[in-house]
Amino acid sequence: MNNPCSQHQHPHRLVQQPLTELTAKLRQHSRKITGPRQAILDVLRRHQNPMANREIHAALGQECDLATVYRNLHTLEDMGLVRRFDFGDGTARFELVPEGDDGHHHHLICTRCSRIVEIDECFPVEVEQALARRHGFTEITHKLEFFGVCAQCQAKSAPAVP
Amino acid sequence: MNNPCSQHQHPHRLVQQPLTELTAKLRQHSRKITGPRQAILDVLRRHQNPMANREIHAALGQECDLATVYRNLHTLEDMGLVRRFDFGDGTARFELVPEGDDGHHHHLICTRCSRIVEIDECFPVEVEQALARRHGFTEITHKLEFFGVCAQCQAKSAPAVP
DNA sequence: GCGACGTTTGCAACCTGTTTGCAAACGACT
DNA sequence: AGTCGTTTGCAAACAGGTTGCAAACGTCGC
Repeated sequence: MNNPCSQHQHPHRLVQQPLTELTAKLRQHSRKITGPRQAILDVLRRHQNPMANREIHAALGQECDLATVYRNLHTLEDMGLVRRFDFGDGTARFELVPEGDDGHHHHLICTRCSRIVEIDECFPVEVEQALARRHGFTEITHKLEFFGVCAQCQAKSAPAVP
Repeated sequence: MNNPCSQHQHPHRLVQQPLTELTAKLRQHSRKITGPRQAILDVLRRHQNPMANREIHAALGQECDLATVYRNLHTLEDMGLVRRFDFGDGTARFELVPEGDDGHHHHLICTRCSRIVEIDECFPVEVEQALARRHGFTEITHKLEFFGVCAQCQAKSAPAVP
């Protein structure tokens, strides 16, 4: 692969810091540490908000194929290094799972400009479990996202008061 | 259009019961009462659970084109006669909005067999509004769906105890 | 009833996000 | 260095959904 890391960056990247948890998890699944893999994680590390496959691919430059991005996000998701979000626009988005964190959280998304805010509020566990019990379900989880119009967008559309 | 209603069913369908609210709303939007339109609403009326475009089209037989189903579900959604749901599998599903009802509710979906249960629990309004205020958002809404394994599917996968 | 006019339909082509088959390239281990 | 399973790029395939267009239809005024 045409991995720019070995050309433009520290040549010993393979034995650098991210190795700690990454290699461990990769080994666990008999997966390999590859250029694209690291590059994708780097991109996610540098971004605050969930990113789409296309965005990650773009941020990577021509470093690897879009199909590779898709495939890697699947494997990283399976390994629990990355979390998938679905904002209902038909595009999956991914976030890095912070080390040793269950990291469960939700988002508030502006329906005008797509600004994304991370939210700590969550659906009450007791209610969720009662609900599961009542319907005989187990292994219960939920998806929860909030939508609205952010302050900026409200300002933009507010009529000028003379 | 090849509308089987006029062949196989009551020929006076156009002046039947659903007209009440339907015609009113359609007129409001200067929309017409067409065969496919009614047929789609009939199908939804007969089904308890949210249906995908494809399913509705299939239930309709060759009564109308799939593109027509898509277009009509959009218009019906715009008019508030139908509500769209997104269970994260990349397929939109639709439910009839009960007459004169805000009908806001959520679902519990079995991740094995896709069984769907309608749920009344909802995210606490006060918390939602506090959240909106804190982040300067207005017009706040949410999407919330629960996933789990239903009783039947648990039974199937449970090891037989001798 | 009948015609005019805007709406809706079927059809086929298209778009976008995502997946897949395959041969070549690569990473880890001996 | 050699081996073997994993990963990659590429191009083609999918799937859900959308769209342009001409023909068919529903509504409304006469």
